[in-house]
Amino acid sequence: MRLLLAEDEKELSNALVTILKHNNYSVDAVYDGLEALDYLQAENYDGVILDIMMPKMDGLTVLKKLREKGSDLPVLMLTAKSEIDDRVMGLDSGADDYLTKPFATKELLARIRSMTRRQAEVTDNILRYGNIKLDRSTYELSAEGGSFRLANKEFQMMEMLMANPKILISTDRFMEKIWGYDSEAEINVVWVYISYLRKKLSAINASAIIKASRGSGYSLEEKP
Amino acid sequence: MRLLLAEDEKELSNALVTILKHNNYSVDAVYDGLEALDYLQAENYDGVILDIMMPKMDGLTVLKKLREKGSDLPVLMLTAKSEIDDRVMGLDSGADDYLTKPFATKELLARIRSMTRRQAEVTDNILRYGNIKLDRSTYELSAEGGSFRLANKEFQMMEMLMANPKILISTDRFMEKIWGYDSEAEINVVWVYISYLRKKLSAINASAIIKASRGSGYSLEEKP
DNA sequence: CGGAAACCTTAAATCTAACTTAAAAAGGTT
DNA sequence: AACCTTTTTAAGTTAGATTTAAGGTTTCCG
Repeated sequence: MRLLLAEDEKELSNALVTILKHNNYSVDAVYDGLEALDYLQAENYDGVILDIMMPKMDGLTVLKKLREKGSDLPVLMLTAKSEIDDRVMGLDSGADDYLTKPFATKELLARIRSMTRRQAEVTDNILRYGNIKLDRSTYELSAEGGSFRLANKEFQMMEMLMANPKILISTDRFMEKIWGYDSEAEINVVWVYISYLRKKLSAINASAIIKASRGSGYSLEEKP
Repeated sequence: MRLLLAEDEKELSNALVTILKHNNYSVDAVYDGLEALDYLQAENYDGVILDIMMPKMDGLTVLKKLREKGSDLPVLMLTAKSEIDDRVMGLDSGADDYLTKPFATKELLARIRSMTRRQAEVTDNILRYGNIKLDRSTYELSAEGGSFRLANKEFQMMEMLMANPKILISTDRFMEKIWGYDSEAEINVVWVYISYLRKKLSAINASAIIKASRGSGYSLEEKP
């Protein structure tokens, strides 16, 4: 699940990123409204957390512009003041939910879950390609020959591959989406996980393989 | 059974929370209408007790907004004045029941039971999975090898697992559903209860196990 | 052909969520 | 007040996930 966090208070932002990553979200953090809009345009997220008070462009304007473009991305607004005006404006302007600072971590997580639940239900919960299935709710990868419960990182990589079959995904893109922009991890880990996944795919007799394209990345393909 | 209590008189609120918790409800208390709406957004409750007279937003408005969102959550209204007008307004606006202050504890409990009965009836009173049974009225967990009368928290955890067999339930979700948002308890308690339940399951020779999926949660599964 | 870059594989090291137990604390009962 | 049950805390342990490291293999290009 990919989230964008737009919050200008660096300290809070960092704390939130840590918490969210801990809970298996892939998070990109931005620090002003314009940046937020930028990121929202280019990338595809499953939800956004928008602070209302931000430099360059406030959260409400970002939200308005986002909705004007016809996006129905779930949006959770954060507001420092518990003023009615802010709240009502937030809801009227198309936010799905709001939360007033300060808030408990638990509550934030609950809100995010509830906000993205609808989406999770809509987007098919089981990815298929050839004879393999990947269950997004149980992390189960299965085919004729059996099944495996994938670990977290394994699952995220497999999900990216299966959501975009036959599409090339570069090592950098894996790193960026799963480990995050500022990760210290060696590029090597991607290779390691590709190796693990291949082993599992062949163990369950999958009709698909992960093909490497030297210099450009990996893609999920029909077995030749 | 999770309830939200919205009542601005602190003393009354505290008393009610105590009573309700005594009667095995998980209760979150809020002290004004906006907060109530806030908490209700997460859709996590089995019923709400709403005082009509509250700061920031009165109970009737909260109710109206709740119904506008399409929620059919059972609502019990509290009103200080025994005026018919208030009552009628309450029922018209979609409340399931009302109670005028002051009221007897017994009556409150009866009303809550009746309010949530429909919900309780729909759900079967005995949960089954494999060779194990969980009786919702006696808290009895049984299988070939014997039976245990579960304690409250144990029961609630087991109930969540058995109501959603094979589905992953995260530690946070347990906390949220059973302990409530603002609980101070360590995440550790969940592990402790999982451990207790496992011990009991194996003692009665259950055909099911509680499987942990590191980083994502627990699920009830067929014993391999 | 030779060598360098890219990729692969495995095993070992590390890290941390999950487990277990015991005991304290809280609450209720006799 | 002694006793019992339930809930929570605390602390030491285990095991699975992740990362590192190191030695292979393949592909490309001069």
